[in-house]
Amino acid sequence: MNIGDVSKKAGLPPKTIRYYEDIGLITPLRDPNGYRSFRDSDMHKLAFLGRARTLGFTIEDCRTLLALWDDQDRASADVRDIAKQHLAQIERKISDLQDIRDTLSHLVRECAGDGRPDCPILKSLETFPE
Amino acid sequence: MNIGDVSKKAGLPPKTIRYYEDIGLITPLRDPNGYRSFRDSDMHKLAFLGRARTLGFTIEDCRTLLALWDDQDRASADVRDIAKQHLAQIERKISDLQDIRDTLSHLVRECAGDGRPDCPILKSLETFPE
DNA sequence: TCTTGACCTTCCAGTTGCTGGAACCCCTAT
DNA sequence: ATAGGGGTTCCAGCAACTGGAAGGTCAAGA
Repeated sequence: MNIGDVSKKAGLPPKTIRYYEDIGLITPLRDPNGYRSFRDSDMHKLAFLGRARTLGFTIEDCRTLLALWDDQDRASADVRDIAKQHLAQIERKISDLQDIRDTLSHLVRECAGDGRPDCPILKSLETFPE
Repeated sequence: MNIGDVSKKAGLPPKTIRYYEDIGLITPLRDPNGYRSFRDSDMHKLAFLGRARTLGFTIEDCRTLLALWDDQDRASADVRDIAKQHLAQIERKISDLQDIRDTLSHLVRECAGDGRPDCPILKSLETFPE
């Protein structure tokens, strides 16, 4: 399979796939003409990567997960640890964003949003909290 | 005021403040020795920037907001629009993260997390959803 | 057979918002 | 005189790609 087909199947842009090769996440074969030739196992890895990335794992997480995936003797606890750490990060991010949303929606509600120059949003941005 | 004092007051690292000057968000004066000399208005802008950035506005948003801030004739609707757009983005991000969290916490719950190699997390990462 | 167009290749640069480090100047106190 | 704690510039790098240029390859149609 050429990169175009793989790209469609995996839902990743060709550029991204080449980048993943650059940083050593996959190592597709090469045809005599220089084109990359993807095996099923490469396709598998790319699907794995695509999914892990949409779940927000970093590339380094992915590298570790791929290694564990390849390792028949891995302990599921290793994978679970990575996933749990990642989960904790996500929880933190969500609550940060919720705080921001609350502040901001409060400001938007307070703002008349008309032609008058008086704007509570800008006013509140002038000062740091606490 | 020198950069160190401003840094403390605004809660921004000196590097960040220099960077903000580089990209034209502020234009402090210079002392004869070459040191930056910050006026109250610079300090104000930096506080504004710090607050807007903690609220997750992009630098380009900040640039626009600063311009509106400087403009006595601005319409509060302009500011409100930016804030509302930003709010919508945040809402989207939150719900994306919540989806991810749900998927991931489901996976973590399913995973035995012991020494056995069988791991539902890796298994589920193999395939794309839908 | 030639050409067109869609592929593919590499490499270099840019994105966002800083951050680290090197090499150097300045000012005050001892 | 020197030690320290400021300050300055510039260059490089982070994550995870993305865009573009310049060129090689291949299958199909006139």
